[in-house]
Amino acid sequence: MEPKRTRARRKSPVRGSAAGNRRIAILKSAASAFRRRGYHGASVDEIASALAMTKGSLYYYFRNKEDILYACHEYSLDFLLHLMREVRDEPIPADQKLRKLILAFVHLILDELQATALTLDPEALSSPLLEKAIAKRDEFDRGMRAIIQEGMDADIFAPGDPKMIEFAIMGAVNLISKWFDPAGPMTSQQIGDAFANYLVGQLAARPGVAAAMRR
Amino acid sequence: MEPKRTRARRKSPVRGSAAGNRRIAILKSAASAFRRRGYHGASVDEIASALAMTKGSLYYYFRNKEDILYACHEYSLDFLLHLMREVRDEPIPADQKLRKLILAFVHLILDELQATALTLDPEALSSPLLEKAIAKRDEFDRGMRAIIQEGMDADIFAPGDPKMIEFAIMGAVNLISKWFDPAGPMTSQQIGDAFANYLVGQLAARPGVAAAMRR
DNA sequence: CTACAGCTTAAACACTCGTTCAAACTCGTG
DNA sequence: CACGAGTTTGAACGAGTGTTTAAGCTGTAG
Repeated sequence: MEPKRTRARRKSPVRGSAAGNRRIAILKSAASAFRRRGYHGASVDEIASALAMTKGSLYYYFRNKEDILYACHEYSLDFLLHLMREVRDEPIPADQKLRKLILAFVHLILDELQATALTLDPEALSSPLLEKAIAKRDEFDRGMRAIIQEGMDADIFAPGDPKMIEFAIMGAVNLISKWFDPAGPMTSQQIGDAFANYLVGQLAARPGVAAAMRR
Repeated sequence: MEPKRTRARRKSPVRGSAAGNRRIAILKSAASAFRRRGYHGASVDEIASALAMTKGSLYYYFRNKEDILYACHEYSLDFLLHLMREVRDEPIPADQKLRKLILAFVHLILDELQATALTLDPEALSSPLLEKAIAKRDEFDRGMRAIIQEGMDADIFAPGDPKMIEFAIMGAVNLISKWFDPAGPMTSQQIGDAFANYLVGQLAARPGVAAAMRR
């Protein structure tokens, strides 16, 4: 009795792009709610209502609330990792690599999923998912530090502790989502530029190098 | 009947320093829990248990959970505002003012209350308290921007948007609490120095000024 | 039209957690 | 010792919310 649990439990409905879009729409609504109220503060009902659905429907697309949170992280981390792998080996100086990554990060936060690896309470994830998310974030962290180190070795960045500098950059960018107001005077492009200018442009404090010829 | 509600509802027990300490101890425990799990994710029971109390006791010191959160914000914001007022008019160059404030901020986050204005979900506060917290944070923000502007006017900082730079600095420092590990290799002092060096030292990008003669 | 897969719904359940409160405890003072 | 203010407790409650489920809807293929 009982027909063997339908084998694969029902594959997540990513078949037609329609269903995929629905999943993405849920992710965006969830990310927005998580950002505003925090993971525990945002209710599943809230996420669904913003899409004119009932909360029950969400369970057709995701196993549970935690699964939604993980999907948010995976979405943005995969985006960043993809870019990181691309940029890392390009034949351009380290400051330009850093700049590209920061711009993309700001864009991701403001225009795409309003999600970040740090802001969206990853600590709410439990064991198997948490490790996966941390592993991805670690890979990104390592890439960032390698680029910073590369810039220091090439003498286009002032010496310092790459780990601390990376934390500072990630912190600055991650928290943009906390104060950004889409109705405000600045576009995401302008914010990205301003942050990149400050965070990497000024890293080149060595006299006569790079910093001068921007824009 | 009913004796007029004891006049002032029972003043918060700050009388003896013992009671005051208890309040502070609760704040520290709460700040730690809020930082780890978020405001909604941390339970009142959790905050009490860390102090070997029962959750009922907390209601002798605070009206409710939100009141505890507000006290956390007030504590750290008052600390920062006090320092800001002191530093603002000192006869030292802007970069040293900025440096002082950043160092104190890092110290506050790592050694004192593990609380910050941005990280500890201020949005969980409701109307009357939220406005008070925002007003204090705004005053601090304005002070920071004034100092940055001052440095630009004096030509010891490269030109830029003070608002964006201030957001970047606050974001970088605020998020320290998310990754800091007391058992890690760096002391809070070293972290503060590294952040100050990067965040303000690098602001001075004009050739031949300031940047050279640090340390 | 009929059948059926895909999708949505409403209601119900189980559980956690913030808050209240009357009773109990502690300890310095008279 | 007895009193009482200050402090703590444990139990109880009620509201909110994540999750399940069986039934219902919709549109497309036969």
